[in-house]
Amino acid sequence: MPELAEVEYYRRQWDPGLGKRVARVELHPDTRVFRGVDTRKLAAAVRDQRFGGSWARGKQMLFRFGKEAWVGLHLGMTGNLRTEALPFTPEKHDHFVVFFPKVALVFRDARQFGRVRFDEGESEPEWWRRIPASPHEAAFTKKVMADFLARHRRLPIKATLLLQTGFAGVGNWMADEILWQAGIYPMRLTGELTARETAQLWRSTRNVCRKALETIATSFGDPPKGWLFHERWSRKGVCPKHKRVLKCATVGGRTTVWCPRCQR
DNA sequence: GTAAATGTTCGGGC
DNA sequence: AGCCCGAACATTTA
Repeated sequence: MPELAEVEYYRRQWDPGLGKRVARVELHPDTRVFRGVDTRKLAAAVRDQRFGGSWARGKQMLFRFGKEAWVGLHLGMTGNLRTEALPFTPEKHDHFVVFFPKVALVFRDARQFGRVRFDEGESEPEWWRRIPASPHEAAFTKKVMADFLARHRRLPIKATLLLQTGFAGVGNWMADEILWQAGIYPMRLTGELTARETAQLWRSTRNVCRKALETIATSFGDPPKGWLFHERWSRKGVCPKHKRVLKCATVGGRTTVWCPRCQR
């Protein structure tokens, strides 16, 4: 489920624990979400610490406990975060639960494509610092985007939009939305976009990211009326502009929906 | 029973 | 070395 705006929404779902002291941690150590992590160390480092802050960058989240415990979360395909009142008993897919005196913060992920990271140190972990600016931020300039496109000239543009090293936070539905709003055919090779299309792509990318954050990040509301979003889930969807039946195919390994009239 | 699902990561080929 | 593709990961839902 989670792309840029949904990730920001879920990050906020743990806010009720901010400033409070952790009582204990419950986790499922043998699940895939903890790959590469020493879960005993993680649980011990977080226990008794104060939940000091949280951040989101692209599809990654970072949570700080005490002075030097950092927990990173990625929601994968099916992850989500929520707060539960006590008493609370974790269910089958609640792989990571942080208990406070009155609430529990829960990370659930049925498919386990998500991931929990753990780092210790005074400053933010290295992997976090390497995440590039998301399209809604000022640092995502047209030049930054164009330079990134130039490094992936043989990829279909749809696949390029999915690369987190250049479009941090953009996922499958956002990529389709961006290309539809920009009027660009998803199979077009990245290196074949004209200067005009590149400029339009940049505008649409920023627009989709910003509007998605406005509508989804605080209330999990629907994206604006008239967006492809509302049509792309059902086979039988039509273009919001003139009702042509949408096309559907696999591009860059993912289901891709587009309007054959608007996007060539 | 089968296919598909809002995401990464790895290995192999070029 | 860098780029690109396809398979793999684990589970639920249509």
